Amino acid sequence: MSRGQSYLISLVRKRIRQNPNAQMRSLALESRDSESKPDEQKSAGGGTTYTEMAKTVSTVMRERQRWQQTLVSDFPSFNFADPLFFRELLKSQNNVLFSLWFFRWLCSNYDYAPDPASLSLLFGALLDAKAVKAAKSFLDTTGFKPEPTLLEQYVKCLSEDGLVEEAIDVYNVLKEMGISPSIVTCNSVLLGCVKARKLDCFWELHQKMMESEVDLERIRCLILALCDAGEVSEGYELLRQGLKQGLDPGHDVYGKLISGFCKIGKYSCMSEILHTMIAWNHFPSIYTYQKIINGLCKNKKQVEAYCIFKNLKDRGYAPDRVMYTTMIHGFCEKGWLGSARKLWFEMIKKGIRPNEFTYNVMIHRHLTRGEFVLAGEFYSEMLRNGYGETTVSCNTVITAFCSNGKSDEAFKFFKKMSETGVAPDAITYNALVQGFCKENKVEEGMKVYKELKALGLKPSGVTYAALMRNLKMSDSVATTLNFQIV
DNA sequence: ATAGGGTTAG
Repeated sequence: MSRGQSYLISLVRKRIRQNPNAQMRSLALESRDSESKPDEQKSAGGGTTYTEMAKTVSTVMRERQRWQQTLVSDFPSFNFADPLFFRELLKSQNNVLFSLWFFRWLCSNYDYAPDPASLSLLFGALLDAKAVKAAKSFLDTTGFKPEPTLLEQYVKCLSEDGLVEEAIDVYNVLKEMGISPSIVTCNSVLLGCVKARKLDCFWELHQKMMESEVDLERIRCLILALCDAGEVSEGYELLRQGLKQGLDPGHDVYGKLISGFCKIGKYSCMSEILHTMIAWNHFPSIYTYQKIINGLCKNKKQVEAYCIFKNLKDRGYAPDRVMYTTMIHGFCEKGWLGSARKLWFEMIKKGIRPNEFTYNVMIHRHLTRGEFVLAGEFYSEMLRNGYGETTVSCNTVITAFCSNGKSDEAFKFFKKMSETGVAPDAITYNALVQGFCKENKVEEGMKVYKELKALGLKPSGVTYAALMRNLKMSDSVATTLNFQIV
């Protein structure tokens, strides 16, 4: 036995000890088991072909728990370690994990030096089966160095399986070998980085890959990554460049750019992309339109938003509850309560029931107008219709009380939350502290503030400032409480 | 083929 072989076998054995899963345990036990099985006395004589033998071994492995024992006792003279036989077995077994098991058995029981061809075949079969973890441990235990084509496939599998760091390592190994990985391989790594949100790795790799050809998949992947990184304008530039060459990245990419621009408040770009996607025969979904309408409203362009909303209805789109809520909210924010109410009744007439989101929009609006009674009517109607109180609905009421000098009522409402089992959050506590501070109720404010801290919540800058202002005004309280604030 | 998207402070 050569040095390499014995090293290999000791590696395999070490792995068995370290990683005693059920299969491995049985393998380790079997090899020490001396008891023989008397059945299946058919011997593999000289006439048996490798193909037939491979079929037999496949069956034995499938059907017998102690297949190793059976093989040894039934075919004492057969050379299982012949590379040609292993090739046959791989072909007829059609289950790479079984073949791997057989391979490991060979390694631990025979004077077996796996030939490069068998190693390649087995590794390739593992990759074809997307058995990435098994492929990885195969390389670790055998020390096998696959050829570049297989390594590229390995990179792709690792990326698709989310093992991006490993994928990049192998990619770098290829580069060190002087190989330029194919576009498909490059893109799969880039896409893996995007999906794993590892944008640093993405940019580093992309920079290095610049010299290779840019294709449609690369553009797709770059735009998605740029949007995730908040560099939406760069993504848009790339879209334009691609379109100039006739490369259309597809429906989803436009949607991603639209939400990206919506998030950073660049609404003109958002509309441009909407028109571009229509020009390229991609029909925006109701989801995309909702984003557009929401973006326009956030940009105080309610008139334009409503234009699109009305247009959609004329073209046969049926706005759903979210769409209505978005538009009603837009009108409320402008203070156009009449238009909001009109839409409210229109949606009900169409059989769409307002839900906790829709109700909260109306409740919030009435509260900020100081119309507590009207708000209360909506609130109880919401409860009657089966939408229970939520943290948001309670926060809406509490913040309204607090900013209207009714901190005691806010606090009463807050106390009721724990009775009904609605969890307060940072907004609840921050609003209460600010409400108390506004009315110079320092002690109450501090009490709630302490509870906020005790719960591990974060006081906002505004809350902190309000509290400091209050403490400065009453020096005596400050001396006793100041140290607790920070 | 389906979901996604909408509400609360400052």
